[in-house]
Amino acid sequence: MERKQEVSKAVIQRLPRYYRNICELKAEGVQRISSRSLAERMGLTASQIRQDFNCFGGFGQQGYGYNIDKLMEELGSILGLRAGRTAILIGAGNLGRALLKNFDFAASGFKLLCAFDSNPELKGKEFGGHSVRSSDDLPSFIAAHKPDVAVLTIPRANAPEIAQAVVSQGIRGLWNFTGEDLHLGGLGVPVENVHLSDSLMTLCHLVTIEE
Amino acid sequence: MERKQEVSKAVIQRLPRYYRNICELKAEGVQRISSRSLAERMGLTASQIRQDFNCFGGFGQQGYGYNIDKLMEELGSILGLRAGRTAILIGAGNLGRALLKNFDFAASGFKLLCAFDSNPELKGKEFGGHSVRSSDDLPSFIAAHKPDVAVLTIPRANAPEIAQAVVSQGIRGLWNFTGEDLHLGGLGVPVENVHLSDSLMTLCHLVTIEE
DNA sequence: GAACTTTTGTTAAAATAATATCAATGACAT
DNA sequence: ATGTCATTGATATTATTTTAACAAAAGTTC
Repeated sequence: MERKQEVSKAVIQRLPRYYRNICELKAEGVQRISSRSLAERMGLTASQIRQDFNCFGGFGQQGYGYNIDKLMEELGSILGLRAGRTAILIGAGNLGRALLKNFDFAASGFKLLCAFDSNPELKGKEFGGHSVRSSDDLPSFIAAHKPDVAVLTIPRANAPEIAQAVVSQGIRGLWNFTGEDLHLGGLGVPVENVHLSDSLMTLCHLVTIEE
Repeated sequence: MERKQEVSKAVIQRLPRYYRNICELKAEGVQRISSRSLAERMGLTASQIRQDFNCFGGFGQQGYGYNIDKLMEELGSILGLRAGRTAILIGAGNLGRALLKNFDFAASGFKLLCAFDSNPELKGKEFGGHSVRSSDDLPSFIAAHKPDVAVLTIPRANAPEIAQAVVSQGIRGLWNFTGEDLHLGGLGVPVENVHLSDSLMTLCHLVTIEE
């Protein structure tokens, strides 16, 4: 739990978007880009981009700009995408299965090992190439394979208890879809609480004030 | 497109979370709450909560706090949840169907009218009580029913074109799951770009720096 | 290779956001 | 009624974030 420099949360939340855009540029065959062009493309200011990148040490070149390959490598490394992290999914209901079938975990730096569910009927089934195991096996699996993070797609009521349990067993991060805001930052366990409804309510508000 | 007061984006993005917590408190039978208790519950400062609420005119009472019912009513009204907005979903693939089957649109202020897909095999099918229509009927449906927003769960490559099309036909907001960042704010059409992967990448980073 | 252009990294300034403070107000108990 | 306590709304302060400015470094052209 060492922290070299305290980078602001605002910057960190922009990193994935930078990474996405750089990946796209690479796919388009672009080899270098200036902060100005990238700013234009992304709807930001060039100044902000340069300052953001410099939080992690300058990887641009004066008079030239940023090399796409290098930038992608650096951003990927900062995000930890190359670290070979592993994940498990807990709760193979509708939402869990939708993620298993559709979501590209690898693109976000994770190998999804398998899923767990308490419903015995799901045991042994596969979704998107990921098998479902019994929740009973969860503690021993975590002990044996030491997955980094758990994806929580269980019912909301169970969220605090199960979160607590898996963290005590060694899980080091939570991607939480339960609707319950979990806060285990005090334990040094980051949580990303996903609330799709927040985004839609925000849209509702924005549509309303545009009228 | 009238804007009475310019409320900062930071405040607006906190509103859904406030609303969620107030709903929970109501469900718990709580009738009033002080900014201090709410701050404690949500992990914010009391000062911030009071200032946020006061952006929309004070609806608290000195020495008493905030009445839960009134607060819920006010926040709901600010978010526009009572306006009876309508939505359509475009693209009934895996992700689209997962939303149709699982997502509670009403809780975010929308009535989902129906879904559209270009695949003729899906025509007439129902998911989560919502029927799928042919994409051919999209323009006439929009003209007839004037839905407020479109949920885009189409393939990424089609996103810009279809977004442009439905907006020109009268759609006033987009909930965009395509992975393509859309920016139609210049036209006064708000867009919420949903990128689940961003959230997971952020988690990857946070887990990495905790090491 | 010298002049000129581009573009970064850095520092400074401006704008925005969060927090602390406190008088004023109303609830509550006696 | 009256005094005490709690709590807001508003203002002031502090912190953070964003933007602007510019010298220094590297590319480019002739």
